[in-house]
Formats: sequence, C-alpha cells, structure tokens
Amino acid sequence: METTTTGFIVEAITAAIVDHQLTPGAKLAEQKLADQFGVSRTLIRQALFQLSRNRLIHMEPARGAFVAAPSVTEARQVFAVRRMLEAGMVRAFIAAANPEHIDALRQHIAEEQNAVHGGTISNRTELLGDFHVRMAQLLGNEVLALMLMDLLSRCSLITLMYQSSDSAAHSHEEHAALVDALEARDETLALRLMDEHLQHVEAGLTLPPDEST
Amino acid sequence: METTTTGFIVEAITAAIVDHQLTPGAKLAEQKLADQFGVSRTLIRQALFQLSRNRLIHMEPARGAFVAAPSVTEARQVFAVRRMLEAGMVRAFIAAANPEHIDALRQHIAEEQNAVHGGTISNRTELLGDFHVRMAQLLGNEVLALMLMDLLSRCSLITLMYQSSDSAAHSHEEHAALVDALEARDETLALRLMDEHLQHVEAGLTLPPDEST
DNA sequence: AAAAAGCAAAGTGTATACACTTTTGGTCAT
DNA sequence: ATGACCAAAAGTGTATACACTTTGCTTTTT
Repeated sequence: METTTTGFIVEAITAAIVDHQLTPGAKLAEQKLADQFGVSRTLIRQALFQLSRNRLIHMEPARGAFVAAPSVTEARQVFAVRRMLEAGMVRAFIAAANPEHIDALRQHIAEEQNAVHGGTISNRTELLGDFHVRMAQLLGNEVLALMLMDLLSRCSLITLMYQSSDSAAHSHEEHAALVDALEARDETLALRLMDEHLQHVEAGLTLPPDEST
Repeated sequence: METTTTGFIVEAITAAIVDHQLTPGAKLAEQKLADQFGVSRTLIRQALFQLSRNRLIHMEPARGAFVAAPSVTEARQVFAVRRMLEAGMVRAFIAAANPEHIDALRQHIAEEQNAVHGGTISNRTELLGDFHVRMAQLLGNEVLALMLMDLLSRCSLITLMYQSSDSAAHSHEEHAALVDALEARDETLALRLMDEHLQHVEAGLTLPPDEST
C-alpha cells in the first residue's frame, strides 16, 4: 500500500525483521538487496537510512548496515517506555471508551484466539502486538498508534534475542481480562492488569540485571 | 558531532526547522539544498528520507519535500502522548531519584532563568524543552530521552503554527515548582504539576476544538 | 477576455560510474 | 606453525547522467 518505491522497500525489510526472517546482527549488503528487489543500490541506501532512524538497523560508517541487536539496557528501556505509554493509554481509553470500542477489542481478541490455536507463530505475535496498537487507534490517536508500532517492532527484535519462554496463550488471556476491566471502567484494575501484562512479557525474557554498553 | 555526512545534513536541517528558520509548508528543493551544503543531491535525498520518517518533513511523490505542517488533530495527539509519557516519567523519577538528580535539575533551571531574562527566544525555548529531556536522561532512559526529543521537535513546529501566547517565564516557574515536588517525593502533587504544565503549554496555542484531516 | 492547449524550464526518480575503505586470502619472514 | 604484510576482491560513499513528471508561461481558441 505504499506509493513510493523506497517506502515499499522499507516496509519489506521491516516486515522481514519483525517476522524474524532477518536476525539481529545480520549484515544487510546493499548490492545483494538491490539484486533481490531488482533496483539499484541508490534506493536500497535510502531505505536503509530510513530504517536506521527507527533503530531497527544500525549503520557503521564504511562497514555497512546490520540488523539492530538491542542491548539488555535498551530492552529494559523500551519496555519501561511502553509501560509509561500504555498506562496513559488505559486511562485515556477508560475516559473515552464507548461500547463499540469494547466490541472492537473483543473482536480482535477473537482473532487472537484463533491464531493462538491454529495460526503460525509469527501471525500469533503480530496479532498480540496489534492489540495494543488497536487500542490507540480506537482512541483516535494515530500518533500514539504509530509510536507503539515502532516500539513493538523493536520488541520483536528484543524477543528474538532474549526470549526464554513464549507464553502467547497467557498474553491472550491477559488481554481478555484487561478488556473486561476496561468495560467495567475499573481504572485501578485496568492499570494493574496492563502493568502486570507488560511485566509478564518482559519477564518471559532472559534479561540479566544490568549491563551498561 | 555526527560522523557521517548524511547525518550531519539531517541534524542541520532539523536544527533549522526547530529554530524556525524553516517554516511549515516551506519547500525543500533538493538542488538548492545540495548547493548550500556543497554536496550532491544524493546525500540531500538520503537526509530528506530520514527526516520524513520523523514526521518533521513531508514528501509528496514527484512534487518534493516540504516542512511538515501538523494539523490541529495531530497537534493534540502529540500533546496527549507527551502527557502520557511524562506522567510515567514523573512516577519513575520519584521512585529512582536521589539528591544529585534534583541538583542537576536545579542547575538546569538556573540556566533557564538566565535565558528567560537575557537569552534569545530560540535559546529560551530550547532550554525549556531540554528540561524534559534532561529528566529522562537523569532517569538513565536514553530511549525515552530520544523519544521526547522527537516529540519536542514536533512541538516546535506546532508552536510556530498555532502559538497565541508565549509564556516562557510561566513554563520556567512551573518547572521549578515541579522540581520542588519531586524533591519532596510528593507523587500526587508532582503528577498534577506536570499535567497542568503541559496543559498550559497546550493552552497557549490556538487549537480549535476539532478538525479531522 | 477567459479558458484550454501546448511547450520550455525546473525538479524529482533511478541507475550507473568511480573513488576510497574494509575485508580476504595468501605470501614471506620469524 | 604463527604472525605481519601486501595485493586483489568486495563493499561503501558520493557525484553525475538521464528519463520522466510537474510547473508556469505562452499561445491559441472560443
């Protein structure tokens, strides 16, 4: 759905990273990508520079572009930011929500249900992430939604690097419980559930206490 | 402090936008910029694509790049996101802060004081924005700090488009009051002050109730 | 005189060429 | 064998060329 060629390439590479087809540290050689996409290096470079701005890839001068490999520190920070943002989102959602919003979330949760049972693993994680973006969109805050999408992309890299246990079913249940609390307009409970949910996701990773680089 | 040429150009254009040397809607002609920077269009294009990812500029296919002109809707959303993030930041700050952190903020506030009296207008707004980034850095969350910097850049565009009253002195006082509350570890008060502060900044704009485009 | 059509100038989109840097693999000295 | 050194290969950094689109002015038509 992109109009420009460069934009198309950006999306394609992003998708490949999020889908774990490209793993952290992998080299993104320009000519190779150019051949794959059937374009010149010029367009590939434009795309790579854009991606580097998102922290999805990392460029070293004269050495090339590599899929980003977030440090433990960065991983913790990304999750901390998500907790801040999503706590605010829960508050705003409860203040603004109407029955249709709840319906929309329930419908999304039904899709999750299917994916948790039958779907592929990448379809599953995609839907679980989209739940949070969906909330932002229902709120009507596109800026927030895009920001969360960026953070979720980074989370997908973090997951690939540090995941110790995949608890998709667990996340799905927590989403459902959260929607119940949202419907009941129980802010305290909803906030606690969202926070715990994000803590559980983070706890599913193997993040040693500290690092610094 | 940038190593790559493209990165240097990105920073230069960003600074020009934030400093209001380039105003919303202004056309960014590639050859013109190339001549100014003494490089070829190739590098300018790479920089422009990066900037478009930040929403600081907007590219129309075959028509060129323009300094972004955020809609009223987008302006409100940016401020809503800031309120979410910064509320979370206040909580985290109170949980983690030690006397040195408070000192650092007080020192920053002293700089603000000077700028509010003697400095140029752009120096003033820069320092007032940096207060928020500084909090994130003191927290040790670089991801948050970078995110806030992006949001503040966008706020600078929004300000230029919609500002009705410039209350730099007022913002400065609110920062000082906030630091007092942080020092006292009074979370409720600090949260209220931060929220009111951001509301005041937003209220200083002329944002009609709604739009939709 | 106003609107439509057409044409030249300017500007964007993409590919390619070439300089320069890093990597690689092998040779030679130790 | 091991390590330093050097040349070829591969890869990145930048400029330029050219096709194609938009823009704005001129000319034509009504």
